[in-house]
Amino acid sequence: FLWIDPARGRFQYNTFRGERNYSCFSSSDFYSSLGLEDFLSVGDISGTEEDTDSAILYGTLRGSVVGLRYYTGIVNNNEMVALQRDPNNPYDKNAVRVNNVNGDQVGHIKKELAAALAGIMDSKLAVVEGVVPYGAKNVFTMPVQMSFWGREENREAVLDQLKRHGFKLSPPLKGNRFGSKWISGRAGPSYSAPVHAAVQLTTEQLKSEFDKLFEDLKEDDKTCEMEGAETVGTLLLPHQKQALAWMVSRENSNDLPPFWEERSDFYYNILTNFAEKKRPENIRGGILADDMGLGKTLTTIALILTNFQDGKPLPVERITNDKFCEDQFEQHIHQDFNVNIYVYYGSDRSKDPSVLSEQDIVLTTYNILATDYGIRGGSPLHKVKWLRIVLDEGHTIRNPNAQQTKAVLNLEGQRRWVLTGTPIQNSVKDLWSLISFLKMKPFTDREWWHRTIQRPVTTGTPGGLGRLQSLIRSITLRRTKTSKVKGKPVLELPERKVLIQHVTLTEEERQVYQSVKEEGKAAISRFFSEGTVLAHYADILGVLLRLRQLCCHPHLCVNTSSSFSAGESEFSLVFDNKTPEELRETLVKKMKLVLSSGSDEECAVCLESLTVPVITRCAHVFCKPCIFEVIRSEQPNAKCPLCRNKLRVEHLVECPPEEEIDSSNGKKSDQEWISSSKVNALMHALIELRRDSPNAKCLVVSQFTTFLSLIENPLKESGFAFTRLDGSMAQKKRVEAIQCFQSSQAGSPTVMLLSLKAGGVGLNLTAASRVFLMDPAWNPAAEDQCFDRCHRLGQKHDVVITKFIVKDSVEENMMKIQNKKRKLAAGAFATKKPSASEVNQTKINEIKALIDL
DNA sequence: ACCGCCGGGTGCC
DNA sequence: ACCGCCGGGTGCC
Repeated sequence: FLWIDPARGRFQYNTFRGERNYSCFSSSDFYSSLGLEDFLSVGDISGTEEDTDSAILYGTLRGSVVGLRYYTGIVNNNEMVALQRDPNNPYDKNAVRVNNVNGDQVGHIKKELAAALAGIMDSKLAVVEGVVPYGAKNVFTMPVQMSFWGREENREAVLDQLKRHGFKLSPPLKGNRFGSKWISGRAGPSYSAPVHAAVQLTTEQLKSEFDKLFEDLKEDDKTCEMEGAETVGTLLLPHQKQALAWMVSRENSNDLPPFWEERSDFYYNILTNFAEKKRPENIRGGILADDMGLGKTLTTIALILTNFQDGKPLPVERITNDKFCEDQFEQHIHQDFNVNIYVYYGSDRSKDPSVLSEQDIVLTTYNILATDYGIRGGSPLHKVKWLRIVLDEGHTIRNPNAQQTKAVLNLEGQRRWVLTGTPIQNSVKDLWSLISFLKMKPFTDREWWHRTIQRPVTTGTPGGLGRLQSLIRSITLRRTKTSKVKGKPVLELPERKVLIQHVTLTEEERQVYQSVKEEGKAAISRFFSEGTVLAHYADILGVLLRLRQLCCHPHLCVNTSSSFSAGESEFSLVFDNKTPEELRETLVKKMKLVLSSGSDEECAVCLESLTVPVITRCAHVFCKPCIFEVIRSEQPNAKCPLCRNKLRVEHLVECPPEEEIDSSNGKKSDQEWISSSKVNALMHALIELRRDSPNAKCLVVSQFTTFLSLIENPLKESGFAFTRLDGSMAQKKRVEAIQCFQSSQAGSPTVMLLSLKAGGVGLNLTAASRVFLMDPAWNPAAEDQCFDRCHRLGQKHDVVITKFIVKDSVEENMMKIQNKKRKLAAGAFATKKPSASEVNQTKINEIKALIDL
């Protein structure tokens, strides 16, 4: 089995000493430490993907497919076909191939028509789709009905190009004449004679429609229960037994995949009208989409142990663990099971596939998977045929252009599972990667997914949503925290309260804060007047970071502010009077600032954690493969996705192998300990809490690990027993810290210092019933996720969360933006992705709001 | 006839 | 392809 998890912390054995460890220190960490990650998550800005969602139908055209007798690909009447440019054809550089749904070539578009299409297709002015209305049995040529899709602003150009070759589009006909003419009566491609925007569902409608997918839990195949194998060693809850039964039945089932029918002597796909003799393989897996905290990981471990072969369990020795262990992989499997587990992670990972093949379970991360995918000689992970592949937090692969997604899609293994609490994050589009991973024919090819599911749903074509529903229903099990099993909620959680505790800075703190603020504000105003805001984005984030740090404790920004007031040098990259070596050093320095600010975030191209960070000359950090792809696809005039400055491969600077990035950030033992208003507020609350309920445990959460280190001082002074968990800790230490904190023994720690994004969503800290959030995150979801680490299955008490917010500061402004974001998120499903310029405008507005401009 | 017409050879891009 | 197109054979009625 291969188990892939995004949370490197979860099984991270190496430390970063002596090597680069991007999981601990990525530039996204930096953005996230600023709490502005969503600023940077600007969607598909790589520019490689046609914006298929805003495409409209220009019209249709009848043409012919020729040369049928030279090819083996066959089609049915009404079957969809793909038109593919064939620019290297020796006889005609305009050639356009016609392929059936399976990808087999059927023929070519007749040359006169191909001459007209070539330019349109190459310049991506329109997407051309085909359906063969009749004549499927023809020997030499057959007709093809083509639909032209593109953005409104390209319509004229397309019509013009066609006209110049003597073709004219027929208007997009509304059903009748068209339909009756070439769609025979059967359940056919009502989408290939598209009626654009018939009934456009509102966002709200779509969302509520979609939620209905999972309401019906009475389906038989999802309510049977099954006991886990003895070796599971933990009692499963009823809903977990249901999930186990469902997963086992999916792995062992021989049903046809959705949308396939058996007809006399062949198998028929009712969406594309494609048929073949070979039985399409069943999807031996699916999506387990239970809400966070319902025990997806535990259930999947139960599956691994219970359904090894022919429904028999994995032959391993019985384990001896009687404590109820929730969800965490290493807590669960590592200590308790006598199975071979290989953690494929760290620089000493074996590149020998046979080493991997010997294991029962191999654990790895998306980052490792993606990094290895590109290596010379191939990734060992991709050379093994796995029995089962599990994508934990599987929505990680939502972006089809990301290296991680590509690496995942190319893994081989029969049983394939996606675990995710949020299968649909923003839109139907997010689903494609998951569906494709499940190897569901014909959706592994994005064109068929788009034509048969995505477009019908987003344009509101009647029946489209129904299609999506039946697809999802057949491969997904989802229960929410409020779902019921046998009339009882699967999860009965105590209450959760969030309090805002305002903090006023002392006179002295205020002075420092104001001076840094004025200085930063002046610089940012200058960027506004120069129109270089986006070019100085990293610097602006730096200013905001300092302000946020000052709200916490004056010592936090000592290191980062060294060159801040030194004048131009930090804010503008003046190239003219710098040697290449000096320039390189400046960029490396910037990247290190970016890489060293603790916690974790994303590359703005792939929206995933950074694999191999590189910095551009305009000082933006991306994954190396991502930015290379941008440059390749936009050549020769590639522009930075964040600021639109020119990009050149030879200007990219990689992070040099590092001594130790973080060395200076720790405790300053030589520096005398002083407190701060926020620390005082925390200590006051902690001492009060200890007096009133001595056994209560609490989490003290910050995005700044240095801040956590500072807080250790007063905790010691006041005699608190505490422990600590942050992203830089070795795995062993982490497990120790967690177990120690979760223990109910007398004298066990009552306080845990926790970095906001430490651990994956699986992190279980239910011993705590109080949370003190020391600094706000810009993205409220990150906070919520953190709160859920104690407000989850196993929590016995009401949970009280206190957020410390400094009055009249950037923190208050962040709260306002948080609220806006919350409202947006509430109605965000399936809304159109904002354009790059909209995103930039939002960024600019938010910068203004944050620094009172 | 530097045409028309006939009928055989032939056939994607 | 039971087509179109090509190019050689042919030539009043």
